[in-house]
Amino acid sequence: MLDLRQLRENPTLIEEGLLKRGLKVDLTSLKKDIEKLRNLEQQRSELQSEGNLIGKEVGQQIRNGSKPNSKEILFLRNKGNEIKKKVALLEEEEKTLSKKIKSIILHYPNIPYKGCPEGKDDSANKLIRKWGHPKKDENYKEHWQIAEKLKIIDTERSVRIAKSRFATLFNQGARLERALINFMLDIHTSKGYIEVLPPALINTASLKGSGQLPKFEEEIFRCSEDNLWLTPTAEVPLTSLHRDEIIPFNSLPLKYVAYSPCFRREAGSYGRDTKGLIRLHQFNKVELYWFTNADRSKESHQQITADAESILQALELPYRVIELCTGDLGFSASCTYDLEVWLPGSNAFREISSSSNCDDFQARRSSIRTKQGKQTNLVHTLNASGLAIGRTMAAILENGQQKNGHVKIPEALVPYFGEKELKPQ
RNA sequence: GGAGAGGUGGCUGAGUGGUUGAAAGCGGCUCCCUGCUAAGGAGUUACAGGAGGCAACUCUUGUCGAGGGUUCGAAUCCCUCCCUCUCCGCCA
Repeated sequence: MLDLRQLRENPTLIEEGLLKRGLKVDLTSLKKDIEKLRNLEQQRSELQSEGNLIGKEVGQQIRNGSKPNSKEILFLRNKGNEIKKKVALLEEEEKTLSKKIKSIILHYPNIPYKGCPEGKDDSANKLIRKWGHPKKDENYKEHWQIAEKLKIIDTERSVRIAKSRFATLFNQGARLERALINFMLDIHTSKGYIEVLPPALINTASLKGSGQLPKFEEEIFRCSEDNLWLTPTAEVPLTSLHRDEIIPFNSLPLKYVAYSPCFRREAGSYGRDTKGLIRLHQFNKVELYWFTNADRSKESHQQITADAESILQALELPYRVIELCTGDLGFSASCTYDLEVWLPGSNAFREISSSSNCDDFQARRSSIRTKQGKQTNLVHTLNASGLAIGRTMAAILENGQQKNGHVKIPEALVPYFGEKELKPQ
C-alpha cells in the first residue's frame, strides 16, 4: 500500500513511479479527497473535544451535589446533544470518503526503486549474472517426455482425479519431490532460517496484507462456504505471521523458510505450458521470507537471492539472474530478481525463483512495525522462492538425462533421494 | 453439531456508567549501589490520526475483538457479527 502522507505531500513522485510501471494515473482528485478527509477529521475532533469538556463538567457538578434535573445540567445536556448530532454528520461523511480513498489506493502497486531498469515488458529486463554451463550441443528431451518413459508422472489419471493442470507422481517421482523439499529445507535452516509449516487455507485479511487482494481475486481458489482461500504462495501466510505486530528491533532480521503447497487458478494462461510440471494448479514450493529494517533491506535482498541461488548451485543446475524492469515487476515488489534455470530439453531458461524486495509496501498493508528507541517504523519484507519444487524436478530431469533414458541425480541430493539415478522400475 | 465461558497494553491479569488510556505483577529500557556474577533501589515503558514547535517536545481526537445503539458521559449497559477456550457428541 502506498503511503497516504506521501500521496498528500508529494503525489507527483508517486505518479512518476506508477508511470514507470506503465500506469498513467492522475492523483489530483485523490489528493483533494485526502485533504478533505483531513479537514473533516479536524473539525470532528474539535467538536468532540468540546463534547468531552461538557461531559466532564456534568460529572463534576453531579459529584458536587447538583441534581441531574437542575437547570444547569439540563442546559449542558442539551448542548452535548447538539454536538453529538454534528459529530454524527461529520463522521458519516468521513467514513464514505475514507472508504473511497482506501479502495483506490489498495489497487495501486508498489513503486519501483530508483535504480530499477525502465521498460515496458520483459524485453527490457536486465541480465545480472550467469552460473554454470548450459548444455546445448545435443538433442535433449523435454522433462515430461523423460518422465513419461520413467512412468513417474501420470497426467491422465490426474484429470480423472481432479482436472487438467494437476500432476500425480509415482515411485521415484514422488520420492524425488519429497527429497527435494527436505533437501532445500535442510540447507536453509542450516543457515539460520526458522522453519515454518503454515496453514494452506488462509483468510481474506492475509491476502490483502501481502497484496494478492483485492486485485488478483481471479487467480486464487476460494472456499466460499468458509470464507477462506487456498494459499497461492507461502509468502502470504508468512507475511501474516507478524501482521499487526511490533517486532522487537533486536530480533531483526527475522528469516523464515516455509514449505507449502501452492494453488493457482492460472486464469488466462490457457494453452501455455500444458504439458509437464511447469504450470500446474497445485505445486510445491519452499519459500524464503525476511522481515528486516529499512536500512538493511538492500543488502538483505542480495543475501536472500544468494540463498535461493545456493540451491541451484548445490544441484549443479545452470541458471541466470535477471533483474525485472519496471514494467515487469509484480504488484508488491519494488525490485525483483528472477532466477532462471536452464532447461536443455526446451532449449531455454525458465523462471524457477522470484526474489523480491517489497520494502514497506506489505508492511504498511499488514501493519508490521519495529521499534527503535522511541521511533516506530515499518519493517521491510523480502521473499524468494528457494525453490519451486516442480520446476526443480523438471530441471533435474532435463539436465541429468542420459542417453539410455536414465536420469542422473545431483550428488548433493543422493543422500536425500537414496539412489544415484532415476531409471525404469 | 449440542451446552457453556470469554475476548483489556509486549505478556499475565484487575476493572460493571463520570479525571480509567486503564490497578497490580512479569518483562523491557534508563539511572544508582555492589570487586565480576547474583541480588537490591529509583524512574520510565501503548498505537494511530491531526495541529503547533516543524529537532529531543506540547496540545488534541480516536482506539479495551469488529460494527452499530442507549447516554451530557461507556472497557463497563443493549443489539449484530467475528474469533478463542471448556465440556459433550463425531472424527483423522
